[in-house]
Amino acid sequence: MDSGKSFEESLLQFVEELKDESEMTEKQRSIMQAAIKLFATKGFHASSTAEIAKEAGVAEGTIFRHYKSKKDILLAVVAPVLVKIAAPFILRDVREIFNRQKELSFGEIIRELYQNRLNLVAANEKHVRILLQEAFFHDEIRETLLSTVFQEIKRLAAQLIKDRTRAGELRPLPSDAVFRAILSSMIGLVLFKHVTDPDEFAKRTDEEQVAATVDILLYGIANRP
Amino acid sequence: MDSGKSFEESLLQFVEELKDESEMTEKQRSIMQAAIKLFATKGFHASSTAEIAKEAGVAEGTIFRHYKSKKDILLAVVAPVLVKIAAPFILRDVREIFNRQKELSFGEIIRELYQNRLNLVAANEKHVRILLQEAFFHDEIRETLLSTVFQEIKRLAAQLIKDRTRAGELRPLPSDAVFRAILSSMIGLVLFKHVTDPDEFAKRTDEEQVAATVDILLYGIANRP
DNA sequence: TAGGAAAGTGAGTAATCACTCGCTTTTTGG
DNA sequence: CCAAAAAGCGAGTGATTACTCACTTTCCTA
Repeated sequence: MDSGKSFEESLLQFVEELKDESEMTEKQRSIMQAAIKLFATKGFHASSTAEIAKEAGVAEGTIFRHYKSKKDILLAVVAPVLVKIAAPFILRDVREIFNRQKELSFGEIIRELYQNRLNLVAANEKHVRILLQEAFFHDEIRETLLSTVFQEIKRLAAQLIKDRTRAGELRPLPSDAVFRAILSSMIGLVLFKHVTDPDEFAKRTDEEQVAATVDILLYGIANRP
Repeated sequence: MDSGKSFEESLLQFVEELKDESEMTEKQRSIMQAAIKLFATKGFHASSTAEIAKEAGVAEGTIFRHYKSKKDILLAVVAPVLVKIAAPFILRDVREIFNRQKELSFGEIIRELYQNRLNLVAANEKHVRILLQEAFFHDEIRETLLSTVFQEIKRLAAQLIKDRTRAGELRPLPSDAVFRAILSSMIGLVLFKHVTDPDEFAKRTDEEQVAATVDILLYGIANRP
């Protein structure tokens, strides 16, 4: 590894060099599709290049015509999600929602945020799956994810929490605990919908689930004494 | 696979047959240790039996003297966590805490629960890591985890929520959303402490973080209008 | 439409994989 | 104290791995 550049820098460069989908060959697109399918279901290490080739209906050599190694395939799948979707796209919506502070109440902001995140995950389920799976093992991916996306969201949220607390809309509470509560509820929504309890979750619409969650986040589950 | 028995049943039998640590050979113990270390850092598929043998200071043949396949090593690591720790141990504490209903307020119950969970994860960090990683890929493990631990916790919580709502201690809310809120906050605590933001989290003690989290769960983050 | 570049192929390669087996060493119980 | 059983060993197995390369086909453009 060249220690001159950080993973983030080389990732950014890597994405720059990535062709976008329009100028891909048909074969190349089917390689990507096959890789996404296999990585999402079996994981990176358990998927062989032979399998990917077969699933894509392509000779194994063709894969290495476009990607110089197997890890390069993973990066080609993960990097755009990380840099193009996760970072700007995710953050763009979040920024937009947060910036409409003046028009919206805190509850409305959070409601929009949650709904938006649920939609985003639903639309990119496999990519999210791969990203999280590989973040478990690959320190580089995990740290990039944390240092870009998480830190930025945290910064944005901190500002919002500070403003709204000062305005008397929020209770005076440790701001890290408030941030954690907001994020936990969001993670809980995604987790219950997609992993732990999809059937139970689907008994009511996403909008209803979001509304109930925001209500609890704002006012808690207890009756006041 | 023999379709006569469910994975849970064979898992139970498997654990029955497992020697406990006291009657393991020294070599066998170091194989387990090496496997836990490697699986936790690199994942199951990325760790080779040659590596495990080397890390354990043991011939490769010795591994297969004790475990008939590589997957058997994983099960020997995961199964006791799943059946001995996750199921009875986890649930024992949860039951105990929940059953002291008469003495404790709802807030106290949740506070004890969260503290207990934080301690449990801290004490079994690597095992939890492996369990979650492999639950991603192996349907069997994920479904066992969900159908035993999750469903039982859900059942216990549903009863508690019902009682306390009827007693007027909790607001009348959809009980699945309340359950999700309780679990989300717990997951958030563990996640922030161990994965996303350990430095920030450690600025205050576990007890203080738990207290703030329970306060927010009960009364929300908003000022009442 | 000629010709060079890019895309695609699949047999071949060295390395590594999980696992076996014949062997030696250690432990155990009568 | 001895014999059988258990534990330990490491070279060796065929299968599979990621990857290469000489070759053919397709595409682009001058």
